[in-house]
Amino acid sequence: MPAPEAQRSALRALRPSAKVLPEHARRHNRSLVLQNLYRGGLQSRADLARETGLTRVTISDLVAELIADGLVVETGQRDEGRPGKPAILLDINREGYRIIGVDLSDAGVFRGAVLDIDGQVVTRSELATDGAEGAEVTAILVQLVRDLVASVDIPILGIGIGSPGIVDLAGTVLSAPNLGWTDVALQGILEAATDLPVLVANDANAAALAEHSFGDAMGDFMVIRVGRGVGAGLILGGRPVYGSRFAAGELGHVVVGTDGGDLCVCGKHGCLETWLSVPRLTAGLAAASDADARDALLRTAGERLGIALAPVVGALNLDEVVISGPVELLDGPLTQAAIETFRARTMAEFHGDLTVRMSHLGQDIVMRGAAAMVLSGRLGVS
Amino acid sequence: MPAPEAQRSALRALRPSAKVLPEHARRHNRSLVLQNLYRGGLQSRADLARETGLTRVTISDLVAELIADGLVVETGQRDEGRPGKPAILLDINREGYRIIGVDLSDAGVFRGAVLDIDGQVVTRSELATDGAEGAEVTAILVQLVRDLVASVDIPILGIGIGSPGIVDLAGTVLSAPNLGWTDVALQGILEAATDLPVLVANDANAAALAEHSFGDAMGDFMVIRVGRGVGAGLILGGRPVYGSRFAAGELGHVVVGTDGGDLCVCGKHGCLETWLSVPRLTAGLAAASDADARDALLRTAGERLGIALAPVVGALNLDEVVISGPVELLDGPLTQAAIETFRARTMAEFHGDLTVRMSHLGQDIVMRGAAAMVLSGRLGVS
DNA sequence: TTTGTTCGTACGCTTTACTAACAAACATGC
DNA sequence: GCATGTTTGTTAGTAAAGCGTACGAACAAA
Repeated sequence: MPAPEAQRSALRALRPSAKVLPEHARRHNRSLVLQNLYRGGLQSRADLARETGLTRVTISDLVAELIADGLVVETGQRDEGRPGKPAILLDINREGYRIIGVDLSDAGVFRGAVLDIDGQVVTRSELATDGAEGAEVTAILVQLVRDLVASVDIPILGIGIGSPGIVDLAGTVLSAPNLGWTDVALQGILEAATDLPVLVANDANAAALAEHSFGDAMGDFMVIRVGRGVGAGLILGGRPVYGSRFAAGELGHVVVGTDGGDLCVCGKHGCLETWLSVPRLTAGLAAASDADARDALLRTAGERLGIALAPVVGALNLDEVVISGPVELLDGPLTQAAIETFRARTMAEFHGDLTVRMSHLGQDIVMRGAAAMVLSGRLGVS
Repeated sequence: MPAPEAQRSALRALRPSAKVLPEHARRHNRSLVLQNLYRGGLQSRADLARETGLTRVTISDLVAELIADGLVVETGQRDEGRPGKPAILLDINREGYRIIGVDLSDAGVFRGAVLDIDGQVVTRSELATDGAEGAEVTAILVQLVRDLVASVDIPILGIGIGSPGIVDLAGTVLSAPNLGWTDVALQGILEAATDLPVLVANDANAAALAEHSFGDAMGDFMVIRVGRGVGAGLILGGRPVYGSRFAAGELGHVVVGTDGGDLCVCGKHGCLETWLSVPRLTAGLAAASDADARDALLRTAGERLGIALAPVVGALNLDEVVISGPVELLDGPLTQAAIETFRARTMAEFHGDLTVRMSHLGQDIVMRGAAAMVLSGRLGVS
């Protein structure tokens, strides 16, 4: 484990804004064109020029470059009854590339998929981990990724991994207790194994990116993931928040409320996880005597989530809170109680239009977030 | 008041990253040079080239431009016993410009100052508001700013205003109940009155910028301002956080704990302000029977602050929490209790090196933050 | 057929930062 | 004292990026 001092200096090195060369501007504008095509679908060069503010000449130049790289294709003429020369429609080469996305956050299984440029799952693949840890489980991941890569016969844009635990910006898992990982340089390992670009992030951060890219969330929001533990991914102003030690969103072991609570594995009482984790909820529901008791249990969990969220939403003035996890547990009384509690504890004036809801992305949220990481990292598309 | 829909679209317009031209890169590099000179003090062109990674040629060109603009001056040769041609030392023209900073957050008085480029107060000026509201109090501010501008006989870089309430990015105070302001376009009003660049921000945000620029805080941190109310300014990754409705940091009316609490002016029970605002604390201390009771009161307030902060610090993985306000109330038992409470309620593993402390900037924090806004907005220096 | 419109491209220009080369000014070693 | 090496800052020329202008191509409408 690197000394804290080393981590700090690594962070410092990140801060001082570096020089900007014309070629960086070029890369930015290139991504801008891709972003517009990605979002807007079929557009002509002239459309792109109007949209981006760049001239038609510059757009033509950029598009030529993108076509040469195989990222953009011409898809025929627009057949409208408009005067003037008909436009040549462009689109991202959506069937020309694939993305590999992997979700390591499930208990006992690594779930991977081949996705298309739009983030839709093409094929899936799983590999059981059987409680393996450390190097052993790393080998299982390498195997899963190798199999996925081998199953695709068109170019792969990159590989995205959503891992539990703390992940730094260089793609090293600093700590993931459930997998027995400490300072595992996943990015380097997988790039060496596949010779493809690899991006690694925390699973909750990946989920937040998925909501941003493929879901309905936008602006400033937060995704709460409820599973074995509780974690959050934050996006502010369209950018992910990582935190000073890459541990942003680690909410599971924050104590909630001022009235005690169950003992947590971490030694404290009343951590958010003691109320809200899937194992605790399912155990509680199984022990409950009747429907009313089950309802009360879920409502209590939702209230605790609301209590924990209130200061965060207040401090950040969030637009939206999205909850991700088992629908049968979270949707219904739990989410409803969270909304009510939350509204009762914050200033409605500042967030009258705050929405709290379940994610629509279901089980694939982390894999699709991993794909979004690749799109963002490789194409500048988000 | 603009419709919520208008606000939303204003935000959206901000999001889509715009085109980047070479001239923008130039401006960035120009700021980079200024930033280095501002921080590092006396440096030669060759030093700047080594530091920024730009060539000596480019640096010479940029420096020539900055000297022509009067922002940089040559301050003589370096007299070291080194071989080679002696270096010509450069520095920001620290005595060539002044900044006006104004703090509107005090009760009953607007406090302004002329500051130098280093954020040191040169002269001060105050104007009582005598409980005035709306247009009347706006006129008082214009008067104060005009007087300050008239009192300076060297060029003024700009005017910074730290205002209570909600302030948008265009310098309009959307809402400031204490001053009776709703949608007051301060930036426009003051620019028209003085013909100088004006920057307006929330007082807590300004305080956070002051800590970033002139204090010891860096990286990801939060400044809690305790005064008539309670507010926070957040800086993540070196950038201020504004929130989706520019209301980030409005923590005063978040309910803390799960055990009731006093009735707040907002109608809820147990808001952070009911425990922590200066009026409440002084009233409580006056009513306390002995030293132990006073100590307990302050400790309770600190505990509540810790309870409210725990989820925020956990979610954002902050480096540092800085408290700003009356030292005699906040320093001591209150801060100590906040630290202890906070540590007891969060995961030490992720923030073993979190520091919670009083600000060293004292009463001038908002005015100096306002100056920092000008430095950042006009020179790109932060 | 003529006119007007829209699209995409060719050409030349400006801005920006780079590389290469050089003169100035100093310390050091003989 | 004088050649040598070092460091600094500048000059000259080059490559990249985007702009403005102008132009041909392709279409609709009169």
